[in-house]
Amino acid sequence: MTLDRRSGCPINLSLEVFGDRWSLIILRDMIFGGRRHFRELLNGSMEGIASNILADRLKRLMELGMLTKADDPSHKQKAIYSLTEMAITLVPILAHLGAWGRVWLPTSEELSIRAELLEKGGPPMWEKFMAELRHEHLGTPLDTAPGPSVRATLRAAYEAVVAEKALNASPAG
Amino acid sequence: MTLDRRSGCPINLSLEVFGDRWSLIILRDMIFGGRRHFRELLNGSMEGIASNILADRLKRLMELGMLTKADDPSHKQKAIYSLTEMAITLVPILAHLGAWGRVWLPTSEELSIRAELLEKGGPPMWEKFMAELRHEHLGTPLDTAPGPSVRATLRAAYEAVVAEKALNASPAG
DNA sequence: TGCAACCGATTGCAAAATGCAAGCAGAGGA
DNA sequence: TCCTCTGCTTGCATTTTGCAATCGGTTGCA
Repeated sequence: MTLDRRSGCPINLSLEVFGDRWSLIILRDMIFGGRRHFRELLNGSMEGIASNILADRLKRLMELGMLTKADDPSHKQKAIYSLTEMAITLVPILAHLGAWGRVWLPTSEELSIRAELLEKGGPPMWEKFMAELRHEHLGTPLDTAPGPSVRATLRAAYEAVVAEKALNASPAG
Repeated sequence: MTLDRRSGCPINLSLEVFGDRWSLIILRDMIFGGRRHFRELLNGSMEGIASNILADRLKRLMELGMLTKADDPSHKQKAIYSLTEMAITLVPILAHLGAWGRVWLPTSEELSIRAELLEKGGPPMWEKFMAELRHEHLGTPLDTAPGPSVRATLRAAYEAVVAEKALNASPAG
C-alpha cells in the first residue's frame, strides 16, 4: 500500500493513513479492547464494521506498517494481529482525541470514563500503557513496576460506572 | 448537522466530526495558514480540494459548531470564516498528529519543520498559539507577553528551510 | 463418523461519497 | 463597459462504502 501523497505535510500524510471512518476504530479496539482476531474485531466493536471493510482495512494497515499478522498456534484457521511500534505510538493521539471528544461531543458516560482516566493519568500513564502494549505485541520485556495493568484499570473503571448506572436504574433505587 | 452517533465513544464521535479526508485539512489551513475566505482555502491548500467538497465541509463544520461565518465588511460578496473555541482546542491534537507523522511517514522537510518546532515548543507554545487564535477569531483580549507571534515564528522557520534548500541546490553551491 | 459452529475472508450489488469541470449571479475595479 | 473576482452550485463519472449472503476449510462435540 502506497500513500496517495497529496502533499508531504505531516498532518496530511497522517490523515492518509488513518483519516477514514474505520482505521482508527480498529486500532482503538486492538489497543484498548485487546482484540487480536478478525472475529473479535468484527463482532466486538460497538460501531458494527462490515466484514469486507474490516478485511480491507486490516490489509491496508499491514501494508502501511501499522500491523503484522501471524498464525495463531492454537488454531490453524486463526490469524493473530499485532500492533507495530508505529501503531503503539498513537496512544498519546488517541488520549488527546478522547479528551477532546469528551469535552465537545455528546459522549456516553460509560464510554468516556476511560478517556477521562487516561487524561488524568497523563503522559506517565500513557507510557506505562505503551510499555504493556510493547510487551504483548512485540515481546519487549516488561521492566515497569508491576501493579495492575493500565488496561485492567480502564476496564475496572468502565465496569464500575456500568454497575453504578444499573444500580441507579434498578427499581430498588 | 447531526452526528451519525454510531456509538457514544469519544474517539468514535471525534472521528465522526473530522474523520474524513478534508475536514482536518481545512482546519489546518485556517489554524496554521491563517486562511479565512472560501477562495483562500480553495486555492491555498496544497492538496487541491474541489470547490463543492469545500462548500460542503464548511457548511458541515459550521453546523457542528467548529466554525462560524460572517460578512466581510470590506467586500459585500466575501464571507469570513472564524474558528470557534471547539476548533481552537484541536491545536494539541494537530501538534501530536504532526509529530507522529514526522516520525513515521515520508514527510517533506520544508513542511515538517513547522511540526518539529511545534513539538519542541511543547504545550506552552501551543497555549500561546491558541491565545493568538482566540484573539484573531473570537476577539479575546491578548494578554500574553508580546514577542513574535507563533504563526510568524512557524512561517519564518519554514522560509528559512526553503531558502537553505534553494541555496544548496543553486549552481554556485 | 457426522454435523453444527466457527475461521478469515470474498462476492455481488445498491447506495453514498468524492472528484472534476463548467457555470452561476452579483460585486468591484478600471 | 468589460473584465475579474466573490462564494457557491450543477451535472456527471468514478470511487468508496454498506449490506447480506456465501465460500472452503477447521474445530469441537456427540
